[in-house]
Amino acid sequence: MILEKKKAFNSFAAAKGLRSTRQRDIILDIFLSTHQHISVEELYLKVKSSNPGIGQATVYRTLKLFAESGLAREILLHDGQTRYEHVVAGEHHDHLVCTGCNAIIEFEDETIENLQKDIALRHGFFIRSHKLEIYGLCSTCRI
Amino acid sequence: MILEKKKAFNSFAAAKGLRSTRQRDIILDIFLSTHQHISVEELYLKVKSSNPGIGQATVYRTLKLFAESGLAREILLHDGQTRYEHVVAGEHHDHLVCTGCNAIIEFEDETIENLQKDIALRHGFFIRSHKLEIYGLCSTCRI
DNA sequence: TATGCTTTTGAAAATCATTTTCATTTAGTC
DNA sequence: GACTAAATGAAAATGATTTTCAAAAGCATA
Ligand SMILES: [Mn+2]
Ligand SMILES: [Mn+2]
Ligand SMILES: [Zn+2]
Ligand SMILES: [Zn+2]
Repeated sequence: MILEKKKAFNSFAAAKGLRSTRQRDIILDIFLSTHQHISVEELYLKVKSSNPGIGQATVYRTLKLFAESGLAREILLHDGQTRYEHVVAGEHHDHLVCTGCNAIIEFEDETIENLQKDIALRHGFFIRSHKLEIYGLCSTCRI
Repeated sequence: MILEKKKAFNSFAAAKGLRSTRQRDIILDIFLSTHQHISVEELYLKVKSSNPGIGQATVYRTLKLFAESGLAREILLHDGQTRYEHVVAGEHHDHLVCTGCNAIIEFEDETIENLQKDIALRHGFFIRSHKLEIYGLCSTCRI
């Protein structure tokens, strides 16, 4: 599936008339090798460790492209750092965020999703995206 | 009810051992006279127009106190500006945010609230707060 | 009311994540 | 290989927020 994601991104880039660059390939490889909600700085450090030449601005720019291509989703929690997570086609989830240990637990709730659609409908509102974050303490931290 | 809110804040301040200052009184009066989701900068400008001497840092500091006291709620949307709204005792709502005109529509959904509690329970998670924001286009902007 | 101690304030500087600038390098085309 | 526009990296700029610090003000006490 990593190969498919690379292909998908390359199609997106081609359709957008973007050039294919060594930097983007490397950043994509490394992003795809990570798991869960990585911050730009964290990814930048990972990238830099194997490719010291790649600049921070390029990582910022490239992650934005990933999000635009549908490969990644931008997550803004309450710590002032933008994070990115992998998008799995056809799937969606929201987050429980532990303010004790910064753990992030993912959950899906079809009923909540549908209720949101109802609410939007009721207000004549067209949904582009939504964010549902529950902040508190995970089972470990609440002890 | 404005008087009650002032009293409530004064009790909070007293309990915290804070001194009563002209600046905080003025900022509280002006905050209570506003409606809906005001940004710190907006409130600062309002304050400055009648009280040019009051500094921005004081407005930042004071709004944080209001939130801490339970009088105000901090709202972080996706535009990089912190906003504050009035807290009505015993009430809670979430937001539909129009990315076209920046309008914010409030809604309440008891079922969604309860489902969140279920989810938390299922994960052994203790909820401190949550945010549910639906982004998209309001009925005016979608045309 | 004056004194002394401590908090609060305002202005300016600092912070920090992110974006922009711009000179240089590079990819894609001929 | 040469040309042209896009992409890059380093550094500067940005912008919201926080911190610093000297001066001002609140509050307890004499
Ligand atoms: Mn996730
Ligand atoms: Mn609201
Ligand atoms: Zn935890
Ligand atoms: Zn609108």
